[in-house]
Amino acid sequence: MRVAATQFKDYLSRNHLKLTRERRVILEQILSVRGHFDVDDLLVHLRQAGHRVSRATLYRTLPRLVESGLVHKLEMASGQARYETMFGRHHHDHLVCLGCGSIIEFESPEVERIQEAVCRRKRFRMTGHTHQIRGYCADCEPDAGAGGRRASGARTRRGGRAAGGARRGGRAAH
Amino acid sequence: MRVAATQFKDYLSRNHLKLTRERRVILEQILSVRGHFDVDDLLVHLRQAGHRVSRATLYRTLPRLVESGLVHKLEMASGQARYETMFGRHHHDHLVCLGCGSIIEFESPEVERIQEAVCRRKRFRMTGHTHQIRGYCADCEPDAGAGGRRASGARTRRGGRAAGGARRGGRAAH
DNA sequence: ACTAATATTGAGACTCAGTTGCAATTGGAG
DNA sequence: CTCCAATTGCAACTGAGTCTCAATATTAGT
Repeated sequence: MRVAATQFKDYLSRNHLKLTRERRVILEQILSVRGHFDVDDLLVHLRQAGHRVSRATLYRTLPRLVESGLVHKLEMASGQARYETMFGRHHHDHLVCLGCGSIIEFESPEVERIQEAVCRRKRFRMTGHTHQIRGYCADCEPDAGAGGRRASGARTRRGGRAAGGARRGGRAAH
Repeated sequence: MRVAATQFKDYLSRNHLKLTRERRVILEQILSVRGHFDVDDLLVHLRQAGHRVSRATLYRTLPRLVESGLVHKLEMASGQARYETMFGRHHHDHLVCLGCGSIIEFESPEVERIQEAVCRRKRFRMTGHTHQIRGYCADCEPDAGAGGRRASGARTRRGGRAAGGARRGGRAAH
């Protein structure tokens, strides 16, 4: 993990940015997370670990981490972004379950090749791409005859952040 | 275009929905549009054609059109949705220019095949997918030595809807 | 270590696209 | 023609994300 820290530090100094306590803490937290997470997950984990980092800082730091190459941002169809660590891993795309919200990864060098060919043909310089397959995972398949119990960890855009929410706290009157 | 209208009507009655004047007008407008559009484009066109349809109705109708199979929704990375008519066309994916916002289409049966294979392997039932390549089109290529004039029709999330906007703007009279 | 210059932070106001509650209206099946 | 479920417009509301600003912290240079 030391290497990742170094990579981030290098990125920062290359860009005349500072390595603050907040950034250090966020990086640390991210490296310790397995799988995909969104801003609120991260915030909750930070709080649980006893760190106070504002939402604004988190939103400002994530793009830095993305630029440094340590983290990848997934633009979900719902509009809510999710992130994943890219440290020590290589590119892949995602199957997103509409039932339980889980994300399954897949790799296809073949698709990558095709993409490049398409770009060449269209004289387009690719800087990034999104390739998501939406549907239902084996556990959530609604139609299936089996015992399709679903939505174990389901969290929809609305329902999600239930009680005790870290968010806003209620935009009470003003 | 008559066929499209029929397709929509069938969809509606199949679902106990009504063919209102608003829905008729929206459908008509959409069928007359070439290329990709967002909700505000559509609203502006409707207004120009002398039709008064509320934003809420537009937002409520588009999903119906998508479900009926006449329109396809593009979930843009920016978070702002765009739409395109699917009537008489078949599936394709997109190259999105970050410079001028233009959208170039591409087809790849090969990618489709790979997707299906992936889903089979992961025991995943696909209901839809998003495959977007982001980057710069030939006209916008920033680095290119040529005369890379850019952003002819650029419209970012923030800047976009300049003067005279139809939006919220004057939540004045109606 | 000290300092000046610059980047960063937290809070909360704000944006923007999209959604929703509600009372008034309107298709369309019978 | 009648009745009722579906629909509409409006305005208030959501939720994710951005921005402003005063206070604070990091770092390059000495």
